[in-house]
Amino acid sequence: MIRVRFAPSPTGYIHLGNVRTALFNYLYAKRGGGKFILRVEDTDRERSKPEYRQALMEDLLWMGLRWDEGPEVGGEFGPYVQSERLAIYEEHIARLIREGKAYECYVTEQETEEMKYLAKIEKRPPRFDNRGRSFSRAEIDKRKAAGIKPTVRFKIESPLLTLHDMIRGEVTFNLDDMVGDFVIRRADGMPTFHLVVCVDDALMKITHVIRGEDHLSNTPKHMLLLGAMGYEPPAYGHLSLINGPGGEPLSKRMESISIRAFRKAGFLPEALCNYIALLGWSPGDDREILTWPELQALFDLSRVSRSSSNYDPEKFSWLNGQHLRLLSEGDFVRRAVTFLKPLGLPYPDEEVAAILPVFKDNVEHFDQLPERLKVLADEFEYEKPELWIRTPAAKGLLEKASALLDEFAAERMPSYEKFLEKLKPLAAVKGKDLFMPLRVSWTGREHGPELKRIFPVLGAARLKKRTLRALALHAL
RNA sequence: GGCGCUAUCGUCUAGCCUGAUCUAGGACGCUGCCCUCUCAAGGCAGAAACACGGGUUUAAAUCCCGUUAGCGCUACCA
Repeated sequence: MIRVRFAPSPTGYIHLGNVRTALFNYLYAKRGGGKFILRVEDTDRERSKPEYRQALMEDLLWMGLRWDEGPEVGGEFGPYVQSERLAIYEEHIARLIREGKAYECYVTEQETEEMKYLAKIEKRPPRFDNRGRSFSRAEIDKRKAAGIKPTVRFKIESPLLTLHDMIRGEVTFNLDDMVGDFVIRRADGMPTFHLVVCVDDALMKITHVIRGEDHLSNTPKHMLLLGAMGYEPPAYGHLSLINGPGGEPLSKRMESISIRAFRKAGFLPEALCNYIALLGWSPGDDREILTWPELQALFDLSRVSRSSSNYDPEKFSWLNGQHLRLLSEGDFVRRAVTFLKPLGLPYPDEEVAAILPVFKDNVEHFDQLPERLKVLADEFEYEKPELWIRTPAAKGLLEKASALLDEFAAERMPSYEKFLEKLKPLAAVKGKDLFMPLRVSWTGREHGPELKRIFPVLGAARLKKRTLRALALHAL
């Protein structure tokens, strides 16, 4: 049974990069009939915030990534929030110390900082020299008396390691080139990421760890730690990182790439999933517009790319538009209304619902809707009235149109074609000179949706009013 | 600095493992044309890439080595 996990730290709103890791885990698990587990890594007391934890769950749910085990839903191997698992970690740390695989280290943070600084100016690798391992009893007592609280460090005994990465293949490390004994419990008593991630992956019976490439170099530490605790390491797969449009690394501080921002801008979650999946994965053929079921059926870790990619807002916007086209008219209206509701626009619901289908095939995201919905407003400024309305020809045309509209007043969905059929013989103008005065007097703008489509929705009575309003310009 | 990962159009990518089918395919964006009352949308066309240098081979985008560049790790962040 495949068990994967997504383990974010609640130190900010989750973004594209985080959620792609979550998506790939989810897809990998679901294809193999496995379980997707959510675990909250909040061992960083300073930066973790409960509101971020809440937000992260909301965002994940909005994306359609439901976890089988985790906060809220529970599960066999809980709790799933690390700050509630401190006793478990403490037990493991105590055992490692008892077995001589870790030790209390009385070297202060300031001392290690100095060591690093010295190494830097002497151009040596800034690696902890494990001095705390061999402190004498007297030295330790002296430091204790001085009020120094120890960290706990894990002893690196066998530094040569080979990792069989699911995405990158074989990667070998020599930890001696990289780090010294590393901290698994801070002086304040909190366990570190390296410790908790190993304990939890083992206890939660995680079989496959799919995470960002930023953890690739940490993996040998984790394999060692797992081994020391008597656990079998999971299979690892390291995903390349996503960068911003200019190639800059993504950061939790970048508002524009947070899932919340996309939600607010009116993007579709299935489009986001589709786009994000394409960043570092492809189905192997030319298909790009993939529905959620297609994604689930097609996803395959072996087709995941090893090189990093840049987020391209334009392509995402385009793809979202494609997903909008895929929606049925009813779904489009429902979802658009859900988006529009909180905005409190001053139009009656029925009118909004009636006009919305007009825009379905030519917007890319819901954010563009409020602007388009302005056709529902009866009061507006005219664009270039001197050109399209305040001319003798336009005056004649609009007067004819106004009179003609009365004939359609009784119809619920009047036909624009029939209207034109009757207007054309009466009009002295054609082409642009015919349509633009109508367009501008009815909507105020030179550009906008097809008149054919707005005509039946707005209705003859209302258009008559707008026509008269335009005609009134001549009286001024 | 050390260690690791990566390298195909501006961007996302297919092709690489299993060398010849690559005159390198698709998509976004860009340009032009068509459709059209306008703007979009849509359709068609075009410009645009194998980072560099060495090997191996009859043959290299594809295999090997090196260089360069980008990124990651090198924390009492995760």
